[in-house]
Amino acid sequence: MEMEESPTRLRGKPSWLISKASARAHRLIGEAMTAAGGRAYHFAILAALEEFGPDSQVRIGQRCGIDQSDMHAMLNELTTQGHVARASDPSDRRRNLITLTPAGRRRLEELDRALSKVQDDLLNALSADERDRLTALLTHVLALT
Amino acid sequence: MEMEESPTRLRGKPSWLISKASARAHRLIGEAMTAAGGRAYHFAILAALEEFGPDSQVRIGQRCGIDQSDMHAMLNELTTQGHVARASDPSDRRRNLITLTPAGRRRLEELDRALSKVQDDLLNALSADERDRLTALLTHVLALT
DNA sequence: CCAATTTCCTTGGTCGAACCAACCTTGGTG
DNA sequence: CACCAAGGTTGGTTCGACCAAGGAAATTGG
Repeated sequence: MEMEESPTRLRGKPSWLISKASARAHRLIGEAMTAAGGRAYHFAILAALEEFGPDSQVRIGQRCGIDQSDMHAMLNELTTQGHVARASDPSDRRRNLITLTPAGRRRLEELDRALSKVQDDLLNALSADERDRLTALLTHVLALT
Repeated sequence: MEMEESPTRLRGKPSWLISKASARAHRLIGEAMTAAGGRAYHFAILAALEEFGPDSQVRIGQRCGIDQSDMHAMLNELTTQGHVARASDPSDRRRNLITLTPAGRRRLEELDRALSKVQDDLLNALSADERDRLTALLTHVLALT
């Protein structure tokens, strides 16, 4: 991982910087999540349920940017862990209504703490102000309102 | 890719924003590179050769953050394309001295143009100033000098 | 009220990037 | 000379991101 001086042309491409930063984040998250016995996707799903309430699999997936088939696998894990309940919606029997369990709510806080630590680690070279600016710029790039 | 309103907890995690931005960049680069019949790795390797001159496979890999075994495959592609020459270094016969060919130099410019366009596409929501600030912040995060 | 279409979930894949381990040849060192 | 380190090659694994087909249930339109 030692990065000898990298080519100027490369360092000048934001896409390369983003990709490298993402790789670093991915590795840190991987370590934190295996330590916690979870996944980043779990956090995303639990967060969506907490904020928006019970919902169908597709809508949760749209909110978090997770594919339907991946949602399926993630919800299998979360239900066997008891963090989420999957019941077919009586008002539309195509849907599975996913609800957050009390254990899931606690799990969310647990994963949130772990991931917040990862942010500190990832961005330890930046001041609080710079972190805010980076967050704002990336939010703008992704056009999230 | 339609992103319905995403959970606040998620949007607040820079690692998530970086990962999503990286996914977008990755897709755009994929399109641009298949159109050009190349890869992002090719660009990185050619850029390293142009800036630092002929070198061994490992050192190029260290500069670009590419694994040895991946370097092997990439150099196979680049040599059959005639963009790079691989010759065993007479002064150390363990090494392969990789050199940039004239065609490789032209190829570098070609890929640079394609990737510069990708940056424009990826960051079209940002002003030139904001792009510079984002680049500076990410460079700082990655501790590149 | 029936037919066609759409939605949601499930299943079973593919693909590429990142990474790892073992091995061989060659170079350097005690 | 014996031993270890470095460069390269080969052959893998893993994981996230994605795609396609199909079944069940709802909706729409004639």
